[in-house]
Amino acid sequence: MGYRTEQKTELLSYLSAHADRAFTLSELAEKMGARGVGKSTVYRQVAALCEEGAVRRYAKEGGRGYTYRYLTQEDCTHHLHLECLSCGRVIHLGREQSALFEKSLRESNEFALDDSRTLLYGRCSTCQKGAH
Amino acid sequence: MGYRTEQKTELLSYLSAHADRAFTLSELAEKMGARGVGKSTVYRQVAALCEEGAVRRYAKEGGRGYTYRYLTQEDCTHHLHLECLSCGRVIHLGREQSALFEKSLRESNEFALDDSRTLLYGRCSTCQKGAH
DNA sequence: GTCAAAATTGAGAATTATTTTCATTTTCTC
DNA sequence: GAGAAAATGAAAATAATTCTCAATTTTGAC
Repeated sequence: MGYRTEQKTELLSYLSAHADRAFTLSELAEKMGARGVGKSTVYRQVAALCEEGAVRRYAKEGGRGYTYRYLTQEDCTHHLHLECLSCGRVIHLGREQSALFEKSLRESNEFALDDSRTLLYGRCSTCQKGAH
Repeated sequence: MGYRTEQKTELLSYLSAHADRAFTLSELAEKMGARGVGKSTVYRQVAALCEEGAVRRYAKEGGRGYTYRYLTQEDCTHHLHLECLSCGRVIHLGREQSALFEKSLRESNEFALDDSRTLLYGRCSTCQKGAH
């Protein structure tokens, strides 16, 4: 359970280079196909990375059709993420601020927020200025 | 563009009676099938209701597979929603509190939160006590 | 009521993302 | 190297959703 293969290396390298955006598996599979990594492998490896916590699965918003988004995690625990609906960029919210949100929800509704499952949607500063 | 039909009436009545939970279209289509409303009609009508704002589409979290969740809207503007990952119940967050969150994100990250697109995931008080 | 136009319906076909299958290839250990 | 375990990928299988189009229903005018 853990052989080093060209395909995994290629995949990890790609993910690490694109950690600032969420992606769908079909997008990624297509990109990786051009680099000699098969579709099944992409789906399987990303699923495994999710288990390990190296990649996180989020529900997709906006757009049509179905599919999840995945986001490479580089020390992404204990804080929330914002995703811009226009450009797709992911912004990491500060830990203190995330904790405040969590605390607020706990006190008001006895609700235990799961920051690893939650993604906040909106528009980033750049896209608010643009004509989107 | 707006003929009254039995199927629409049946659908609206069902949605109104189940406004406290998010649903997937395939679930709903199955339920409505038993009540004499075809699959195509369910998909089409819910899409229309989304346009009108009577139903809101959310990204699904948890579980496997793909598909969105939909939530019947009964005065659901200007506030955020919490969905329990265990029981699926949707909790409406107060307006003031929602506004505080939005303000906080705007000030810290110049991020314009879209509360109609965002769903916060976690565990409700009941499910925290249970053995989930 | 009757009619025609416009909208709606639903059965089934088509799409599309994802998952599974399984024969083949690769990696690791000794 | 040899053999066992793991990984790969092409193609088939699934499953949710969307599309197609002939048949039906609704509405408004008469």
